[in-house]
Amino acid sequence: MGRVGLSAERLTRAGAELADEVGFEAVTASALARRFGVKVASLYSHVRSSQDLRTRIALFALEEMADRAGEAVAGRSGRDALAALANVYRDYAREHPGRYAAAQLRLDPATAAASAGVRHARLTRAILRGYDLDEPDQTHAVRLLGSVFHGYVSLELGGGFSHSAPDTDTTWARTLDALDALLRNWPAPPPTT
Amino acid sequence: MGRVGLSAERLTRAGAELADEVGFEAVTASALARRFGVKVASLYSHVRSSQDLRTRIALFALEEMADRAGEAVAGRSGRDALAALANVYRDYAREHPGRYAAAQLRLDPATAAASAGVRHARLTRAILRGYDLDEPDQTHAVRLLGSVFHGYVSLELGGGFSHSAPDTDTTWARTLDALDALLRNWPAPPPTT
DNA sequence: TCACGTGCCTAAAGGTTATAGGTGCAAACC
DNA sequence: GGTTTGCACCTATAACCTTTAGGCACGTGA
Repeated sequence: MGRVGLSAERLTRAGAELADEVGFEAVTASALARRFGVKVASLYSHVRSSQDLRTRIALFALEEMADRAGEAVAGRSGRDALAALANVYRDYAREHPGRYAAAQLRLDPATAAASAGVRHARLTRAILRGYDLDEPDQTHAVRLLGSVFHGYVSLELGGGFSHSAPDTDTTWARTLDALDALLRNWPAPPPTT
Repeated sequence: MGRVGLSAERLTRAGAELADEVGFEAVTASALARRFGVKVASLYSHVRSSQDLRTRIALFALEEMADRAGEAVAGRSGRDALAALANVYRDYAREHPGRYAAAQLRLDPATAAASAGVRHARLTRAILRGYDLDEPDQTHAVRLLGSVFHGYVSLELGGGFSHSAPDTDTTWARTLDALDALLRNWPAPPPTT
């Protein structure tokens, strides 16, 4: 029984592929061991637990998305940059649904702070340089953009928009238009009368 | 060994409570049986499978949310109605995180079509009566609102906005302002030059 | 009072996570 | 070249979850 050459990295990558094929929640140590033709216990030399494995896949997906996002945003600004960033998320989710799901895994604060999640936040903030927003509106806008990107992508992926009239590509385009318009014309703080 | 009085409804309700306490993914037939002081196999007289149980909880949560949403929207219009509906989702998610997570369960198309999900869609569309939108922009707007509500709530619930400067209540208020402004001033279809 | 249905039980099989401890290959050291 | 040492993967085991099959007994209706 020669060695297969397991390692945390290989397990993580294979786990990501498996997630895309069978769904993130079906990524188990057992399934992964089967895929490598290896006994389950062998995985535990490279990965501390099933949870540890899932966390590694999540971090991997976050990195991969952040890499794409960084490339997409480079050299663009305004609506162009907005659309580029947004499309990275949407395209990634459609190409790699399992990895996208993994990226939504709840991480403990310390892990999250050390993850590529912060790059995502920075990139979203960078988009806003093309618009005229000061703090704290900038933070509000970052949160709004994050919400729309994540919300739209997960609803579309979950089939929430399917089987209805205007196709989702059109809605997506109009959503980006709407966000662009909103950012160019960000409403002043409420009257508070 | 008296009878405890199990039924699909009681199991569903108890499952919903359990979800709020330990998280939706930790709702298992075993845990539920323990909670009723009953053997696991007994549940299978009332529920077809673990998946069936989870689906029932999801449908229950969708109904409960739709009930609240219907009440909240009744008699309101414009920004008022928008905020009322949005707050139903946010408050429900904070009060009942497990049920909210359950409501995100992916349902097969037939089940989804028969679920309270369609009430949610109708209510969101009703909100738009206060704004001046024709089809297909109305559908685009419905999808955008759904995305923002779901995206914001799940990011906030997942801790995505935590530990940063402006508190999330403020961002939430400003987000609703922004959506209101956007709907009142919905951008025309793109130039397409 | 008896028969019956059904609500919950025991038993059992199969899958997943996790730990403990063993075996053999290969490189390092003398 | 032989010994040592580390590591990759293994077997064994235990606990937990899901699901099915079949049994007992309690309450209800005849």
